[in-house]
Amino acid sequence: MASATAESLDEETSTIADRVFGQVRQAIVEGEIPAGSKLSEPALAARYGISRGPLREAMRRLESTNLVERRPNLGARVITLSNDELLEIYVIREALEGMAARIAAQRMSDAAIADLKGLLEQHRREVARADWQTYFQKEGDLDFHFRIVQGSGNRRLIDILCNDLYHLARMYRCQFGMKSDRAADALKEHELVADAIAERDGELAEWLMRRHIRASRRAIERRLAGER
Amino acid sequence: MASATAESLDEETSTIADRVFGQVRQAIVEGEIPAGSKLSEPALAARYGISRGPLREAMRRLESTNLVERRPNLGARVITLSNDELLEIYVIREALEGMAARIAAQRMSDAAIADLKGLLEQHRREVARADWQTYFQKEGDLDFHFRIVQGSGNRRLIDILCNDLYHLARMYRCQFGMKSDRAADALKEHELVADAIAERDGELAEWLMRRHIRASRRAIERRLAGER
DNA sequence: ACCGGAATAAGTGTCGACAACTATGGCATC
DNA sequence: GATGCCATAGTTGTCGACACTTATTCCGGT
Repeated sequence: MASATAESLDEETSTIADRVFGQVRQAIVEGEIPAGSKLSEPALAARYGISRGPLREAMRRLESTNLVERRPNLGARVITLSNDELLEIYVIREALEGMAARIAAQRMSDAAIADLKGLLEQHRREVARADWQTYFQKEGDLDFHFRIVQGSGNRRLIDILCNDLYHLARMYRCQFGMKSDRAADALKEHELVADAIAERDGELAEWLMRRHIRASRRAIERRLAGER
Repeated sequence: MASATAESLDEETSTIADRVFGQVRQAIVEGEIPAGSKLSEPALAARYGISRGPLREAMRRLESTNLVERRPNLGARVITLSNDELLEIYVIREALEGMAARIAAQRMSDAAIADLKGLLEQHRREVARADWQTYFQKEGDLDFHFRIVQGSGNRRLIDILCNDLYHLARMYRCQFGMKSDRAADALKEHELVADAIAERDGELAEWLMRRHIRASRRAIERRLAGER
């Protein structure tokens, strides 16, 4: 539900390769197929009841989305997201979503902005109900970011974030259950961004969004440092 | 030569699909396969002397890099980069390369910075020799951007820019021969960015890089407006 | 002459089988 | 007992053939 991608793969797509691409991606993201595990073509083909041809096409797409690593004649493995790579993603998100917020402040419709504020209202109630675990774990966070990116109207920007980076972020959350204490802070930062967009202040919206993502990255850095 | 990608596909790669992926990509980028043309699987397979299996895998990769559009049961076509999509790419480059310049100012080695300055020195001589066509047409421009991005050390950032966006930029240049009169301006802007990086001023480097790419985008906007 | 529909052709999607390469295990040798 | 080599099994890479969908063409009807 929260994982609304640009394309709609959820239902029955016309080609098997596309459908199984989405299925394997979901299995990887949700941890059903553990990170770092080898992806045997015969095994996967049998699991999804298809031949190796379409499966290999799906693997090629997974390779392009950087969810699996493939080495010729050796096979494919699910990536193991190292700490550095995770932080790299946040750097890119800071740049890209900052720009998205700037443009969204110019281009988002009043109705979309109202919707966005409604979403934040709902999030505020959830946080107040003290079950703020849901805010992060149910990925309401990504929902917010998703709408801003959509609001930019830049198709390629939407594509990069929604089809690549967000899946990696979700994969990370499913692996290490997000027990962040940043829920309240993050919500407040979201509201600031939304306000800037509502006031059509692109410059401020970008600045706030970048600050927000940087803060998330720092929280992760702290957690990673504390774990060892 | 200027098209040094992250992976080295130029030589003989172990798998056919990877090799023909690079070949078709080059053919598309350089205009050998015209934009908007249909890509028939049997025809391409015959042209490269391979079977349709590996070819389809290559097409899947081309689809992921957004160089071809594919619709189920209908086949694949080379994308036709509309004016809007071209401008969208510059927006993303502004965000991403700005961030790259910021990080490069922190992480680039002194030797790499010296190399960068040497490259600009060479470009200055070319521009002075009045054959400044070469500066843009021979893609010295992309060379500069390429080094900055490399200097960021962010692998995913490098991947997005070098394997997706730069090929699209090159494709655009091959289609509409770049007759820009911005060569001198662009070179000066490049030098300012390099100076900021040499002084390890990340904030300034990002600001200058964004301003530079925005100026390039505006030049294209003007050209597009003047053409109709 | 124009329109609609069926037959045909072309192209995409899928499959099973063969070839090439890599990894694992056993055997002989030092 | 350890090491290097060979055989074997398993996996990946590639191919050709078949099924199904889409486009084209030709024919008959109005």
